[in-house]
Amino acid sequence: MERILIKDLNEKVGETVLLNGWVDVRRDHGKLIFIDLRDMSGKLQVVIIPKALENGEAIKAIRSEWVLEIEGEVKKRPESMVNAEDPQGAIEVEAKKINILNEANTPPFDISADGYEVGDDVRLKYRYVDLRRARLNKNIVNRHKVIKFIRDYLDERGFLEIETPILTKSTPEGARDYVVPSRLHNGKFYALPQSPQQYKQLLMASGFEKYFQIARCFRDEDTRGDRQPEFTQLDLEMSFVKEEDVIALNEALLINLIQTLMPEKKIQQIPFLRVTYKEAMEKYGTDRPDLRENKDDKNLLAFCWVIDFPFFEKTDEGKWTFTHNPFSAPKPEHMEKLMAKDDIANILAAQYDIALNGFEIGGGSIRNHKPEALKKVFEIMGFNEESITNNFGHMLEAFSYGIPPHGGIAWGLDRLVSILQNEPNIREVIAFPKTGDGRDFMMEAPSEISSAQLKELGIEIKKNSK
RNA sequence: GCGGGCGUAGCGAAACCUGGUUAUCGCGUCUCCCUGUCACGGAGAAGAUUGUGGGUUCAAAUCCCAUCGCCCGCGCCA
Repeated sequence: MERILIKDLNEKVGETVLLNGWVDVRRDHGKLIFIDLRDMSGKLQVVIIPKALENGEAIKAIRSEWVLEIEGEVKKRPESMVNAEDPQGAIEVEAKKINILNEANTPPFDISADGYEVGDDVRLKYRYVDLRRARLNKNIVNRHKVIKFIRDYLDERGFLEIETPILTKSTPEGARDYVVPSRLHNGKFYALPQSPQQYKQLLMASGFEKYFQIARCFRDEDTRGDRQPEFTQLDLEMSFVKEEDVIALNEALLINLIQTLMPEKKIQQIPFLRVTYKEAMEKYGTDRPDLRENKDDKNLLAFCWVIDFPFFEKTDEGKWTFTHNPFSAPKPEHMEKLMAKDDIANILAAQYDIALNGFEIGGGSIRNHKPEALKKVFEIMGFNEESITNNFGHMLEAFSYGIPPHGGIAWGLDRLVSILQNEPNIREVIAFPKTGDGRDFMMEAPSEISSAQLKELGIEIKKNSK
């Protein structure tokens, strides 16, 4: 007999079926035992009369989270026993044969609740159990749906998903890199990408024109409720486009995604409001304003584009640095200022961020595709000829072989999904997140490696050097 | 690096300010009873070095010092 999922049982009344799943709850009435069986599709009440089954004694021992195979008859419940709150509450399965596939220890915490009440350290140590709770299961399922929708939507519009390397090169500026020592080249290190920024621009040079990737990114900085050491971006880049084209595509994608997958959500304003950085700071005091008219409404989504960011700002040391991305283009009307390195503080970038309910969920720009103009950016930041060549020579060279004008965006996918799921922390929408200090309690990472591994890598550990 | 909060059974909490008999409660666990429950119910039981170390005191979960751990925020995050 072939296994059937619980969600498909409503049409099987009267038939004998084979179920697989976990014991969600057990209600033992002595000669009669009820088990709520849980599988990936739902829950169902199974009625067991131990005396009537071959292995009746063993069945009495069944507890929460045991894994079972049950053969039984699907029955319509008598009127008085229908549970109106349960989607499968009008039916039940009467067990004819039960095969205990695996026993289980008592779970370390109650998985029938939301989980907010349990300490994060315990939850993360037993993440595989934690993920069984309905809330997290729903988050992970909906995350999948969001990603699938994005993939299908972009595919239909001619985008290609292209993978870019995880082992890449450390870059100056920006966040701290996670580094990986090289065995074949002792003393040298790869860096994990902070974003696929450079690769996606090089793909534009390669003529792919429309690229996207569900891309894992790594930044070795302290975490927050909306920040993890590794996180996922929707990374996207297009050739021969202007600011308006990228904004329009992304806005349409977001609206379609929400209207299709989450019809209960209300988007406060379509088209999304656009404000300049200057307006945003003056009016709201932040570049990611929360514009919701009713902040208690869990289903209200207020998107907002923030545009016209200053290109440069002064660091504490008084040097110029970029506010968002060195590869951004200035607004077309400010290109002259950049080339002349004139009035630097007032050069605006063709940069656009998108905020949702007070969180930055994405940012992008039209890129600077003229090598001589890109060079000016690095000059303003105080890079000398040599360090420009060392750090960005490959980009400048690539740009000299015919790169089209291009621009793109990157969404913080974990953040977007956590807001859509009304979750206070992006951990809740990531299957295996890290702790507040970047550790994995379950795998016990990071961990020391063997002296043999270190020797091969040519690395010596200095003890107590914090 | 800085600031704030927290640490008491498997899980969640109370008692701490104002030291005092056997550290309380809920969930879970174990044993027994129960053929219509759905967070089943009933009877009983076990389970705690009060994060760790030290100090004050006749007496410390409680006061003091140190230390470790977790969470949130700031810095940081092209």
